[in-house]
Amino acid sequence: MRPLTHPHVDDITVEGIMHALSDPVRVAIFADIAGSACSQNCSNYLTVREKEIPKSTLSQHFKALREAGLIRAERQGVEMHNTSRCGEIDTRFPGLIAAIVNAHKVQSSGKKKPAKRPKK
Amino acid sequence: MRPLTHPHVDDITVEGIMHALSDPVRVAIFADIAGSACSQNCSNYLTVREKEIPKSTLSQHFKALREAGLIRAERQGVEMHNTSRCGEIDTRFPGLIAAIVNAHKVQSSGKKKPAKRPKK
DNA sequence: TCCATAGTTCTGAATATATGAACTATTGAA
DNA sequence: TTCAATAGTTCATATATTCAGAACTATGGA
Repeated sequence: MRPLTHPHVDDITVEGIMHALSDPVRVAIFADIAGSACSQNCSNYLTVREKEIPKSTLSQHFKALREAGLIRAERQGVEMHNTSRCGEIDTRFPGLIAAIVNAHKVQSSGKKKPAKRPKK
Repeated sequence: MRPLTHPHVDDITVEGIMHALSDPVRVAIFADIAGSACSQNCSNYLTVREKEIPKSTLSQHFKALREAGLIRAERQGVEMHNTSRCGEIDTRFPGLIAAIVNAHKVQSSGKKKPAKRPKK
């Protein structure tokens, strides 16, 4: 098992970030890790595992987020500890992550379809 | 040739936008169409065609941008007229497009490696 | 009507993604 | 130590997406 790779902040690309966040599952994972206001929260697989995603697939998703430079993973005992790299990314691409996470929130909060137009 | 499809603004998704803009060519096309400050500029294939991308591939890229809701295409005589849908998208996801286009600018302007730090 | 231009659609090859099965690393007991 | 449990990675391969050449379509002249 080779050690986890994390790109240097200067090697993080917009395309890489976009690609990593173009998958609903990864956006959900990342939004969860990044938390509100993009603070450095930690997370584990629990929230997403409930959605019946195979662990090999999840592992790949985490790898994608890691290699895009969006999260940092460190082994803590038997499990993984993931933190967002929002701070670093923000120095290079100011406001980008915040805008994406916010847009994701807007979208998921608007999901419940408005029961037949609430008639003014 | 079926008529071009454009999603309703309410059907535009963050994932769709992310995916469409996860490709360097499409980001370039879109940045070109959206122009500075995300104004409603038009564009044609010229700028990108120079980069020797086959027209079938370009057509697919434009289709991807269209179906993600990022641009609107209208036939004008023999050629296509593309405009950005920034305004519409901004009502749903405020600041998102601006942040992405800006990040793209930051990245492309930072490509020329800074000649050994300009010393203060 | 015929041609040129600008783009779309079709099709097969190349590439990427998803997932079950097998493997690795760490911890904690026996 | 050795063994088992937990958490995750890697491998192999089935499936899906993307790329690009060839053929096709729509429009506007000559």
